[in-house]
Amino acid sequence: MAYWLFKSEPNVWSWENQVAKGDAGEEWDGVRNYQARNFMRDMKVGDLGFFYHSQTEKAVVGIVEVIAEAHTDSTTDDDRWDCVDIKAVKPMPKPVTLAMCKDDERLSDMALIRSSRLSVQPVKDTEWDIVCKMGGLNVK
DNA sequence: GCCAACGTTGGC
DNA sequence: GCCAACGTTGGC
Repeated sequence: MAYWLFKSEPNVWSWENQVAKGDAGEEWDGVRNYQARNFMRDMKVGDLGFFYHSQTEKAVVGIVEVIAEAHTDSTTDDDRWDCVDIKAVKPMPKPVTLAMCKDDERLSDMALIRSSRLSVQPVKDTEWDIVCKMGGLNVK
């Protein structure tokens, strides 16, 4: 199983919006970047991801799960763009901010820090565990 | 609101 | 196929 990170501007699509969709989940649409799309094509049902609020909050605020593999993005006619469906799993007891990640040397290689503009990113197992712990979640 | 980083587009 | 111009993103 792989781990990912989904970035969203909270005033466009927030964690609260995602939670409101419940187990039915929602398309992660609107991605118009090849790298991000390719990562989504690699995703499998059951993969987990961080839900990250950019701009105002700059923090990981929750955990999501992939519930449908890549399919055509319904918001465009352009067949280059695929997206997956995700659902909210649980909120972070404590949001993990970008500043906290930057302060932790073990996370210096994270895509979140290295390529801040990428909206869908892979997360390493070790990074996943560290961020979960910082957020007050017990993993494994 | 600014600006750096970076991806995309289009002319050649 | 290169590269300049341009647009967008996101941190500050």
